[in-house]
Amino acid sequence: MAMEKTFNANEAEPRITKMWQDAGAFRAGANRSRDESFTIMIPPPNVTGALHVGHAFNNTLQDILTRWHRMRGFDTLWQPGQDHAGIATQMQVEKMLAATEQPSRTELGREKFLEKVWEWKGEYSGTIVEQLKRLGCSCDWERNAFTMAGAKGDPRTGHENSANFHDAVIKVFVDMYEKGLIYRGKRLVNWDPHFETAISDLEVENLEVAGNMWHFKYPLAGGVTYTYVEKDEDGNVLFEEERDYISIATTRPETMLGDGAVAVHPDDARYAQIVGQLCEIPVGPKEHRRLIPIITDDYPDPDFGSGAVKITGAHDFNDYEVAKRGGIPMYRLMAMDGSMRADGAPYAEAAAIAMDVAEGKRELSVQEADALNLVPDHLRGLDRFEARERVVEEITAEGLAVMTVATDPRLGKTAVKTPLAPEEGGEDRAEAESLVPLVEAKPIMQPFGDRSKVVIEPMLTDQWFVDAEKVVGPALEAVRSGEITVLPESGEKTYYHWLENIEPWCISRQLWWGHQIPVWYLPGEEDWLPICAASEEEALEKAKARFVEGTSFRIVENAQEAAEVLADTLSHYDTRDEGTIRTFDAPQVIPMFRDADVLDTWFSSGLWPIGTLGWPEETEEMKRYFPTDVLITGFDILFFWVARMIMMQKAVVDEIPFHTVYLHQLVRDEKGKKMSKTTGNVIDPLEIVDEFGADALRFTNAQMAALGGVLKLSRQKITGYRNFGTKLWNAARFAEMHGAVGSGGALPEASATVNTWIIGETGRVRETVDAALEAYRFNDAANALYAFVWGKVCDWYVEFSKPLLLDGDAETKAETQAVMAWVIDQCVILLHPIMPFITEELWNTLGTRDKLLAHADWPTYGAELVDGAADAEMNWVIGLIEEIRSVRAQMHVPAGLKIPVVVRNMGPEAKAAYARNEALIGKLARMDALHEVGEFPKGTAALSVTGAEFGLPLADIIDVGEEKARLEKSLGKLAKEIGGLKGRLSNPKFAESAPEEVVEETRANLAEREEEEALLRAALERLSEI
RNA sequence: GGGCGAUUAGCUCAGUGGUAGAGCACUUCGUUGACAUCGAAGGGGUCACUAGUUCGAACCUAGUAUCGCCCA
Repeated sequence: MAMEKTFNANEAEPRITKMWQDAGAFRAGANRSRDESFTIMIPPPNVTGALHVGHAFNNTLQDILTRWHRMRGFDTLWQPGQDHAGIATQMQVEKMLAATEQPSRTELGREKFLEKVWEWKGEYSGTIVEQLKRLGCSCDWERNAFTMAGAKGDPRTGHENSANFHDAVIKVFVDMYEKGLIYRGKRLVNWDPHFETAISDLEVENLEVAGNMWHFKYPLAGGVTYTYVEKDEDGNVLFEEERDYISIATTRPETMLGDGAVAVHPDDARYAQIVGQLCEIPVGPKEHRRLIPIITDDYPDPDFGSGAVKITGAHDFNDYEVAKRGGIPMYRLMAMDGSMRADGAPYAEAAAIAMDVAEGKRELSVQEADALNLVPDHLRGLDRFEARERVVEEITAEGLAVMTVATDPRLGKTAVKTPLAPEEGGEDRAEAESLVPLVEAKPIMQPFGDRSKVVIEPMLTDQWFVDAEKVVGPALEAVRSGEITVLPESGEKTYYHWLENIEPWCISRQLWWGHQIPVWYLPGEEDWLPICAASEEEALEKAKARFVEGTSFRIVENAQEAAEVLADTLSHYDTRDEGTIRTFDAPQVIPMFRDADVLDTWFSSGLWPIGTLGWPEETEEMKRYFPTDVLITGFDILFFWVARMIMMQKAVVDEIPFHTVYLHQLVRDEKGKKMSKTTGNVIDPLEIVDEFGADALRFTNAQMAALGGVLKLSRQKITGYRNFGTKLWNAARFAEMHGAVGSGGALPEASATVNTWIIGETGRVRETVDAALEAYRFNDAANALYAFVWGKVCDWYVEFSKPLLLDGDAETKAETQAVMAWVIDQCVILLHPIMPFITEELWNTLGTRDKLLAHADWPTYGAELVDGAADAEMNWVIGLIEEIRSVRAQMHVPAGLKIPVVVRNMGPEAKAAYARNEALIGKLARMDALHEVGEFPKGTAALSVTGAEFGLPLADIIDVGEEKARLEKSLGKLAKEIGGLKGRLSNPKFAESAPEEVVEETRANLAEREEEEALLRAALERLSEI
């Protein structure tokens, strides 16, 4: 039965997928024939995710490597799985609850809500798995893992065989806690006021927005004045005035309420005389105005603004560092939802305490400072942006805004246009210029939550941290020593840069969906006492050890309940001596409650390599597949995931998680723009698969995967590679039509030059492809195969084979059938890792096979198959055909017309080569006969071919002018080349210092060019005779 | 401001010191026995600029310009 004209991807892909699946073709170790293992861990997509072009790209590369190794007989595992994606999933489920009019998260409570999340996970986590299968990904799907597998309530849908990831995560937390690598502390974090949780830097988008910079006067305490002097570089005084204030600029005036100091650069001469004095925050009730010290720090840039910076340690990352260095108290102003705090003592009381601190009369612990609410009573409870407006109004009303002329260009749009001067035709201005507050209109960078879209607030909160500095060393060393290679190399530099400046890693999140932190709290001497343990039972054991025998414990929900229980217990104490506890008469009931927070998703995905393989159990998989081999992922998560995986694997099992990291860029649209829904330039990979087939998308992905390259995806490119698949399909179809099928895989014997030649070309391309894949140059592998299949096999070999298959003797025909069958098989095998579907289909269409193509043996032959003589001969034949075609086209010989060719001075080699390939040349060049002549007839167009003088006798149709032009153009090009070659050879230093083979090559080249030149020159002379 | 990178044909990009390449687009021709999702032929480049190193530079070095990305 004749094959269809094209490959029907829509019909075949699901069928082939099923065939692979039924055969268990992708199971770990399938087709294993050697000891070495090859392991790739999929970067786990979010469980909420749907396949986008980035996944498609990333997973194509992983699949290419996986299939390539599997075909080579490695013990191969591509481990799939999904990430539980704390905040994203919680948000999705909350949305779903709202949309279906179910009770909200808070109404449900933690336990019920988590049930809903598990249900939701069961329903939707399969989406991305199915989508990856459509791409052809050869993961061991039976091992599909999940980063929350084994956690409380896990019904095990969609990750039935996953290792117990939860236990692994908890064990690591406990171990790291016990080693002192994890601690709890109050630090500044990115706070999302919408979700009311800390979020990672990765989840913050910094966007430039139109903003304002306000300038305010902070009056010096006690009416002190100083001479403010500005000088230029040479020390000339530019400006001088007497001031009783220091000028401060801010983009967030509401944070002034929490200022702890004003800082200036130690070298800033303008303020040197007032350093150490106090100044007043110009906001809040006049009678309780707070004073803060003027300090020095390297952070303020003397050239920026006034050079003086207000320090609000609890609400700005830079200020936080300054405050820590200078021992400046950090006053938190906002509640967790981003509103101004409404808790605590009245403002007057709080401000009085803060005053004492500023005057050095007392010190506050971090907790005490945090407890202080310095928001004036009338601003409490306001939204932060509303509070900003009020603060600005109040300061301005009091006359403490820095003023400027209304025409100041810094005011932006609100600036009044400068009127034209009278001499330029403007009207005379009688009135004095009015002054307005200086509010600069300028673009500012503002942090937004990538999911909530609200402005992120740096917030001082209690969080858990990994002491990254303590675990970073081995991770740096692993890359420095070359144990881990990062591709492209520039990634290594970025890696060092980040790790060398590493910050503590905040791993707690105020969410419900995630691994709950395994820490329980007991009443302690000053604060709650943390007990870290793998389970409640263990925590109780540990707790018991701290109390007298017979103490009973009660697990409660939270700190508040615990406090109540404690109060109740205390009421039973027998107290004497003014309430001091002296003896315990009654048995104690000690409350204990678990930390409500969950771990950052990156903490668990940091354990992905070992967690999926069953660690901490000593599993067979750990032994066989760990450390893994390659990690392929986006550049953007180098720090958030890659670096942390290296740190954690080193910290936990003291091994590298993989030896190679392949980083790639973001996949963009054809113009290089980021794809986004708002721009409307999103390409849906599944639509592409529907329209062009998975293979076309995959080939495009491979083809654009230049190391470090920008990834620009366009439908046009995909169309081109879909066409490539069709081309391969039709070459196979041709082979099938002519009985060139049924290769058993053995290298066929060949005597015809064409056959010898194509076998050699196949050997070459196999070496090229392997070398390319070895070096992760997917684009080189794809391009080499494209050039081979289309440019060599289809363009030449199939054409050459036609006369042999159709008109050749039986022996030649049989040989050609065998060689062609083999060559097409090789194309299909070599292309399989990139284009698995069409090749698997061809493999099964063209013959009856022992194994799936997915398990076919990857060839090991190489350039030793190249026969130098055959190679030279075929190149000569191709050159001759191209010359004849070129001259024909340029001389406007009708395409269908067969014409004679004349030749003189034919050397023996050319003679033999011509004789052996006469049929092919005649057919492909559309010539009817070759005539050996003594002299070319008039009007013969010369060909530049070595070994003989060929010509096309075109007296009747030749256009002398055109032919002259053609020859002259060729001669011009030749002259340039010859000039260059001669120049080099005549330079004695060239012969001295260049390698011999280069000199030799240059000589040979020159000789050839000169031969051509002579031919064309002679032809030109003949032409002028006409 | 700091770090990393880019600049090669109309477009998108390969190209690690030895004759400047590919795909697409463009022009002309083609119902040639697998393929029009095709075939044949052709045009098109001061390899951003300047200076160096070298027998020889798109490639190495320094600087300049422009454009990206990341971090502040």
